Amino acid sequence: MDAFYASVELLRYPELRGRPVVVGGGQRHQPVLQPDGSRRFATLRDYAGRGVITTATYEARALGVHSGMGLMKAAALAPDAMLLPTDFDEYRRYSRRFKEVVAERAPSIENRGIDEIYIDLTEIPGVQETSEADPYAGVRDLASDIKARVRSATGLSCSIGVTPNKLLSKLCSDLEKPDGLTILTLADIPARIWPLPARRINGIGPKASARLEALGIRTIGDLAAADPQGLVDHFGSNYGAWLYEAAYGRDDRPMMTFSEPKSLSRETTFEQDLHPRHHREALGRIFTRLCERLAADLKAKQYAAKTIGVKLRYDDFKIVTREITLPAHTDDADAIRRNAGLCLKRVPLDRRLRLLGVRAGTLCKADALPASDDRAAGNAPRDETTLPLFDRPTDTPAP
DNA sequence: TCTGGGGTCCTAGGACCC
DNA sequence: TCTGGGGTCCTAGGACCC
Repeated sequence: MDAFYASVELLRYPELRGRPVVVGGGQRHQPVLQPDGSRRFATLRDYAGRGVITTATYEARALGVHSGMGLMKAAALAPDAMLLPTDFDEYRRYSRRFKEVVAERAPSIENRGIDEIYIDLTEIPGVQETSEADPYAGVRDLASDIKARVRSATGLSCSIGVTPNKLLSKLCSDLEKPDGLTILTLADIPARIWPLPARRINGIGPKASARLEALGIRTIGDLAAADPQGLVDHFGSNYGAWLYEAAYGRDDRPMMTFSEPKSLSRETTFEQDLHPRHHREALGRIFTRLCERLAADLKAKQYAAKTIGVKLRYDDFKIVTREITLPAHTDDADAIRRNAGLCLKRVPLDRRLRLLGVRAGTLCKADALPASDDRAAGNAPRDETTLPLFDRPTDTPAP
């Protein structure tokens, strides 16, 4: 989907269409209805805090702001850009809607988050049809139809890349954004893919692209021309070999139409850095709240976790994590808080904290658990919750 | 003007087991 | 006298993605 969050907001506030708009940064900046019926919006100039841009309209991007950028920094570049708070519930509704209409034409769908999917078009009737003028007439019509359905169901535009595999489709869906439709075969790779920066490949991030650059490898073509053994020497056998294959557009990953979550987490960045001793009470409240929300998430999704972990970001941005594996799965807020507390005790608490997070890992579906599993990890009745960790009532036989 | 929140996957060392 | 080979689980950190 094109500039998804911002585009959804423009459906609500059409008067902002054509203007630079960014979405991000907490709930403090709700538009206010004026006596004359118009709405008053916050601008980036008004913003103070630690938020980042989650999505910027193309008009805002033209001013140099982009997702991930701190709002304070963005305000320096585009002080008059409109600022809207994020509304994930609304974006999830639109996400569901666009995926539903795609599924009407092409049921094999792999989710890639709220605003992206892979679609397998291989088996769709008519997809192989050709015409004199266009050898890809069949698939072009199909992709156009999918775009039209998405637009009519949601009012939103999307961009599609039609290629032999997921790697190339992800790359190509970006080539003609917004509202793009790009069809590409392996034969097109030298002309259309090799001139692109290596960084455009999904899986080559800031670190890898900087290291490639240091080796004189800037474009995907440079990567394709590189010595594969040299790549393996520099990046390891796995990643090095993958880099080389990716440069030729080779990718045999299958569609994953279903997947179980591996972990759930909750984290928060404080408005001001908090010191573990000086702000002990505030941190304790935040910590408990995170554990409660995580437990609620687990219950809502009907999962239980066997590992509980914490994440801290210090004022210098260094991150530490600690985790503990439980004797049995749990979705209980008290048990999560207790075990996360044990993790915290293993972390240096000598400087201010910027972020605190709690994570539940090694998940399993709650209904797949043996009934006894509930108990041991701490989902105990109230009168047992004061027992020391991992302790059990004396009448319970040890395993 | 310091940089969100929610995820996945990979690596690597150590414990422990057969 | 100097020490196997393979497997799994646990933990911490880091790169990357949406």
